[in-house]
Amino acid sequence: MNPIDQRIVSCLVANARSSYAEIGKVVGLSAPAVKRRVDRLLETGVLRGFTAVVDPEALGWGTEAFVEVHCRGNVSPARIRARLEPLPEVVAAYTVTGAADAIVHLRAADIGQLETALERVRGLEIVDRTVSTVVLSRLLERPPTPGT
Amino acid sequence: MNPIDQRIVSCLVANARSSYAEIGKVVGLSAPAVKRRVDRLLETGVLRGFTAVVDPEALGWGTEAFVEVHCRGNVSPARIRARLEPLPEVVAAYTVTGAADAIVHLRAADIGQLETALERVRGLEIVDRTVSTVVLSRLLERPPTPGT
DNA sequence: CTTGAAAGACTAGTCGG
DNA sequence: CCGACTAGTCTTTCAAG
Repeated sequence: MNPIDQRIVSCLVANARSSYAEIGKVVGLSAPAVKRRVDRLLETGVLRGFTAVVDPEALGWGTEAFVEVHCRGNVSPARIRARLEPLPEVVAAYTVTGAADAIVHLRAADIGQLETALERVRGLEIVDRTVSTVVLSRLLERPPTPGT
Repeated sequence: MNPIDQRIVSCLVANARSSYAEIGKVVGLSAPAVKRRVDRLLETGVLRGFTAVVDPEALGWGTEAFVEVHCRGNVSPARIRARLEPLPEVVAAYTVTGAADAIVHLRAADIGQLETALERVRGLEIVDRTVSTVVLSRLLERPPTPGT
């Protein structure tokens, strides 16, 4: 993982469909050299994969919320993960410091579907209570800006 | 935006570097037909682009936090966005319901850098006070699962 | 890492339902 | 309007230097 790898990763974050030759022109390498490095970055797990960025609004997933989850007693992170993973509305989940045990990021089509998802979260046997915060507008959302 | 488009988007979310021919085999279209639909999805904004998914740990961005931002008086979302946008540690930001005006998602190399970023957020003239929640572990993080 | 070559993919143009 | 087909060009990918 040297500076050249970092620049390759930056290129791919900016556009995952750019060709190896294009990346090579930016970083000063030939296309096969770039490919070998990308393959290695995928094998070592630095690059997890390539995905399309979709507009949630356009797909009818315009409503989201952050939910603080407070668990009953002591529950391991692995168990929380196992219970949340089957819910498709769960976009992300984190264990955190503070009063709550976890923060869950939910995304749904509308308020109604969000409520349904929330009820499913609240219905999990490990969950004691939840505190929800509904998102009014997405101000900012950007790729994890690597390398800089 | 019909069921075929949704399946194409699903394919690209799963792997943004798959070829049009591969996608075509899945959805039952020829490669040029798939390309035309992808071009249209890009033009209409349903697809915003293609990006690489990087492991934040591997790049030395292992520490993150969610920060509730409470503003002084009434501040427009646009102004909040304008102040947060220059900070590279800000991965995402949302205006929300509840007591806080916004939730800011920060990502940094370590606790020290996170503290520096937090101080920069707290130093903004629009910010009254903040409530931070540090992430202990990422339980789950997945693409927005379109189409389903 | 680079070069070179063969296989395959991209994409514009054209035609048919 | 949307999809299939074809042909030229570019990309990928392997091997050898």
